Amino acid sequence: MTYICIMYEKKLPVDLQCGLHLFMEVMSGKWKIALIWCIHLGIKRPGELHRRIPKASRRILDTQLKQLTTLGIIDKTVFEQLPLKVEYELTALGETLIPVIETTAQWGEKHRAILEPFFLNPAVK
Amino acid sequence: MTYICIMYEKKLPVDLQCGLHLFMEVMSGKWKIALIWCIHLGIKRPGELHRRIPKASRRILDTQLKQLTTLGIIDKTVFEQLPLKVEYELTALGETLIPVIETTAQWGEKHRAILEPFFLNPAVK
DNA sequence: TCAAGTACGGCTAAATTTAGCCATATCAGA
DNA sequence: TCTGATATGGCTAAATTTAGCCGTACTTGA
Repeated sequence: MTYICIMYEKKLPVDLQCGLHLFMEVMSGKWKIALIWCIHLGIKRPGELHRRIPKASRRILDTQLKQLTTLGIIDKTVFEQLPLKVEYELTALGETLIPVIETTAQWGEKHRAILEPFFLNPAVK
Repeated sequence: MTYICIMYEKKLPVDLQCGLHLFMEVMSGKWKIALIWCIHLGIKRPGELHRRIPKASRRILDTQLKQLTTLGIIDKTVFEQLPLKVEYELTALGETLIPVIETTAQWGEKHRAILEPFFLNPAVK
């Protein structure tokens, strides 16, 4: 079966020589980290995810959830009942991401004091 | 001293609750991983970096080198001689990134077989 | 003096991602 | 029957990042 994927069809080639590029391709997307982490914490339903991440529009959360599903990081279960009920959960592959995320998060926390000022006020040093 | 930073001045706020967001902010940029890794391997001069990463334009490499410098990941040394000579090297902060990069790269390599097809041929399953 | 090397900046267009609006359908409860 | 909750899609504009062109200045060597 052939179908149009929701991933933007890139006109410029992607480089994947190094494994970190693969990681970055998976994680890049403004809300993917938050989504993965919320699902890891047990927040499974799209409505509740949206309430937990209120700054993101419903639209972009859907888009990125779909991308993560396509990549095999999360699974989507549609309960065939009315009203519709949907749940997301991490796949086995998604679970392997958790310790890696923790490693990078620890790095970020450790150096937060140095890094944060540049992002909060990038125009002035 | 106040100066205009080369970072794009964002009109939408950035979220940094979690340390992983800090890591992602530092690493995001198409060529930053390659730049950090090359510098880690001892390739120090801008011209040689460009020859090692020929697919990137000189312009964008300069831009991302400057961003990494601003963030304190690399240091730039200008030798006051003519013709000009410039060298980059990792700062202490940049060095702390190496084991983290290795962790994420290992994750990517381990799952390359599953992930790669989605990026190489995203339009068809 | 011309080409080629060093390094750097301005500027604009293209590519890519994100935001935000409007609309669908079904169900439960007031 | 009106409101609000469930979940989802089409579409376009805005925001952001990357690519690519042209130009600067200095040096060395042919």
